[in-house]
Amino acid sequence: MDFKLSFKVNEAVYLRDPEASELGKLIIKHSIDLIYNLGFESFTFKKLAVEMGTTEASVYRYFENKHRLLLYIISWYWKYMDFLIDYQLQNITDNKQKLKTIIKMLTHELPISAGGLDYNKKFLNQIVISESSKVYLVKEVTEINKSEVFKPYKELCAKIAAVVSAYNKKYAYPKSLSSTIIEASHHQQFFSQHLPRLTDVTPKNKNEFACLFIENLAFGVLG
Amino acid sequence: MDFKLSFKVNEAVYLRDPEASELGKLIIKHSIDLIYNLGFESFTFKKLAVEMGTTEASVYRYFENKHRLLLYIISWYWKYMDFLIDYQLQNITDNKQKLKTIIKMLTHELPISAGGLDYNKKFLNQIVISESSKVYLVKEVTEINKSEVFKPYKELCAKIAAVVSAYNKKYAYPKSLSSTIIEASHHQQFFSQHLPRLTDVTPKNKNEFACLFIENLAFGVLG
DNA sequence: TGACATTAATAGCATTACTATCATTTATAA
DNA sequence: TTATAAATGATAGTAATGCTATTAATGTCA
Repeated sequence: MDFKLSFKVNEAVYLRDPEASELGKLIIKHSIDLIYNLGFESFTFKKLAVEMGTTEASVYRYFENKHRLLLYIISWYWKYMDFLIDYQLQNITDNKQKLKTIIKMLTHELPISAGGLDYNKKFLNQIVISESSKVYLVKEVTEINKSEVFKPYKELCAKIAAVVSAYNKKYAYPKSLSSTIIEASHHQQFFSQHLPRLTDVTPKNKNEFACLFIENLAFGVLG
Repeated sequence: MDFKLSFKVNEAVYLRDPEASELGKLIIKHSIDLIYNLGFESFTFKKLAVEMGTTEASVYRYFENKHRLLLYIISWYWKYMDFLIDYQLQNITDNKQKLKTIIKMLTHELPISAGGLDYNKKFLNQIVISESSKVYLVKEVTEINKSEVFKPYKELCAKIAAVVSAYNKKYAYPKSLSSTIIEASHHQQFFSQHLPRLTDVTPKNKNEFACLFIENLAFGVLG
């Protein structure tokens, strides 16, 4: 992969497009580092500004609040994952293999060098695991949803659902299975890292565990 | 059921036991109402105090912060669910029927009148669906976990896992399946309410949807 | 060069998340 | 009953957070 990647995130997410300026790109880059290090609850625009050597007010020109910033990062990830899935499925015809590939991608770190992105992939991955559900688990979800900002997630879900349906035409819950696969991928990774008693992880299969479980789950249901 | 129910929540969760005083019980009751109405992010001890006609300082005497209060409510729910499962499984011998009963309980509102509890069951249920994952999806999870406050969740998970294993002795991931069933029950209820495109819900099966999907998932995997 | 738009810097304010102090009420036990 | 401790209430205060407004500086292209 040797080209410039960029994803148009829904304009409703930001006040000023962070991809369109140096400062904007720095905000995203440093946010990923800082949210990873502090956790989303302790992350503030003030701390971000100090870290970057800029001011709070500058950050507020790009994002209404930190929730929107997180939504931007997660949207970006969803779009990126969507792209990667297309890319990786290109030469695969077998639907079982397609689904396996998707599950592998959802349960492993992002490929290191993809399209000259200098976001920290490891951090981004952990943020997705620990923080992504916080973008929709809010009181205002219905209001936020009206501006279509969750579209990338829905599209990703629909894409996986299409593979699920192609693999098993009779299966009645392709979309719910897909959203469950995505969410369970995150949860099982989080649990196996921090609350292993909620899983069947062993010291030996720590890195592969989520992938193994989700594969078993998906093909158990789909036959 | 005609008796007084009360669950000992781990002492590390609170500063003063809210079950042990009138004010304490009022704090929990009003918190459930207020968290439901405002969402956890907008909920503050100040607002709670005003609502109850007491002071912020009084609330702080019971809980270190609002995260601990949420953890108390969710722990209480886990313990209650654990109790209800025992109660409901009493006369069931068939493991398939046991698992069905558990899934039904996880995907439906709590029974209305149980043991003279005057917490709003509908609100408590919605809080569990929307807010419960926020108790562990925090940077300090490892630190918090040391004081065993997640034990009720782990015990609930282990209890379900035992039924799973009894139903299918060869199944390799009983605990992960159980935590997935719990989490997916919440997610699918949330999604079918607020982001239906992530599910296969129909206007007709709105109330039964999560139950149907999870049942299909569980028995699909377990045979 | 000058008009105009973008970005930065400063300041400020209301709310949040606590902590401390002291007076008052209520339960308890000598 | 009285003393004594424990729980609550009232008031205040501090530092951090979340956000807005205003002005200053910088670039840009007609």
